[in-house]
Amino acid sequence: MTPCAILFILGGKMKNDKITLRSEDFGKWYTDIVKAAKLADYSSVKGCIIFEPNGYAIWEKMQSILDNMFKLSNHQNVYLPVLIPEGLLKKEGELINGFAPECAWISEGGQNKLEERLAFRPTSETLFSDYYSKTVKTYRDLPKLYNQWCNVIRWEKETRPFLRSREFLWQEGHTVHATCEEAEMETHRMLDTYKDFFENYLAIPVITGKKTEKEKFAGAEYTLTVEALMQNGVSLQSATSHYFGQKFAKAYDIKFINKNNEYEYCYQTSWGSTTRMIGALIMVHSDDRGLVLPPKIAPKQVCIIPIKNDEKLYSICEKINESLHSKNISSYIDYSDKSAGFKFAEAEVNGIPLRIEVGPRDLENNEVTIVRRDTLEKEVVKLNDIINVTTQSLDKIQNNLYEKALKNMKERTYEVETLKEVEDIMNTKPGFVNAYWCGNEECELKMKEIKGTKSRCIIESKDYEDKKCVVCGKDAKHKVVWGIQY
RNA sequence: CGGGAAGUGGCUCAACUUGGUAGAGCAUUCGGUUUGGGACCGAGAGGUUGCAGGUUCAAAUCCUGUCUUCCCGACCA
Repeated sequence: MTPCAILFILGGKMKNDKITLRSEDFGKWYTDIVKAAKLADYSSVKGCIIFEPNGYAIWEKMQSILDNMFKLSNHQNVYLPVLIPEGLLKKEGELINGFAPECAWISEGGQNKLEERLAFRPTSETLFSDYYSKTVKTYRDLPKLYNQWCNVIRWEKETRPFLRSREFLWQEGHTVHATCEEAEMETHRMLDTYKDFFENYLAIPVITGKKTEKEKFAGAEYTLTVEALMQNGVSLQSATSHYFGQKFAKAYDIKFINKNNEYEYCYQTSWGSTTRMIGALIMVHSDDRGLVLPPKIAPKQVCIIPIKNDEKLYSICEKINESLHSKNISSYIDYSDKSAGFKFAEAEVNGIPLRIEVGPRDLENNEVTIVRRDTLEKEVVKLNDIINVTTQSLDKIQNNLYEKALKNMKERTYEVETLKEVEDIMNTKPGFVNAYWCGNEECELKMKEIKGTKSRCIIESKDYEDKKCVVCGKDAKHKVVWGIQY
């Protein structure tokens, strides 16, 4: 790198909202990005954040894409209440055991103490099950494929914007089926939907697999998970899909008459993804200058910047803006009377994938300058070519971000045979560690003793036949991915 | 919930050790000159120091409690 380039980069750093370098303090860098890109702000209640316009717009974009995917697979949206009576919540023992420590309770209404406490939903399996028990009568009523977009509350001890807040926004799908085969298919189908969304829209490569008994959702037969790797090598559980079998059906008495005219408990699933995905987006793609967004998820894909406040430049900008809109590219013009440099920097901090600089110098030759956010590469483009170059560049950015993230994940994925190797990796350059496991919880706990290490998922693999557990050396039963828990 | 750090105009910080009634830069507002990598000049507005209590003639400063944030663990999306 030339001295000039170094000066250029230092010069581009935020003057006021200084962003900590990733290499210095990854956690601080993360919250700096959240603030600098105006995604969220803290509120007066611990762990409850204010979703600012830039952050909420990303969530809206995620919602619209996912919602469309769900509807294409015949799901319907519903909305159930935010409050759950204590008795209803406690009907299924495992679920309440799992969620009791983080439930928020309402014990008063107006001036009066309530006879029965109400929980603010931490998740809605119980409400859906109660509803299904009333509405499902015959196999002809099945399946029911419902989803709801809502908020939930979990009284977390340690909180972090988007990654772990006490209130968060999510989508929870709850389906009920006549056969276990169909329900299991649904569980896998939704996992694949999430994987598709992460890889093709968020540009985040993921691994998928089954959670261990210890890590599965309270009350599930099994939990499938989408796990992503952040730039610093920690892993983030990013979406989950659960198979319940008949557990909730039995606890909440959801019976239907099957084709043989017999009563049968039905089979259920649930699956969810949350505003945590915004956190994943930040930690996977962003850099020391601020947010970096994949074009397919960026609420605004192109920022058009007039270099001077000048009517002539404005009218060119407007023409460009209109032609981009006509091609379904979301763009906007920065009309503020800030200096050009300020506008460039702001577009960068906010993660706008592409910016088009429109200044008098370029216009003499009927040109504009187009700059990519991911690589900061500048390209001088003829006015006639703007649409083509923009379309192509957006594609390139989307692909480049995915490839970069995939490279990081590959570089940080290890095959190991001993516990010592795991420890060395986690302490030096953490990532996904593939290791064989006998299936005993003691060995899982032993592995967990290594600084922050936790099993991510069991990956489908049949090659463990002659392999040994990395912890105890006994015959392996599973291949498991381990990682550092965020 | 354990261990550590910090809360002072919107932001970053100073004043705290040695109590004497809050100051700077940036942002903001107005006027003007500017605009190709976070512009400049001039004028103005904005805080009683997270909150509560205590000590004192007097508290940003000392003491106690509490809340919030950040980092490291445990727990969890």
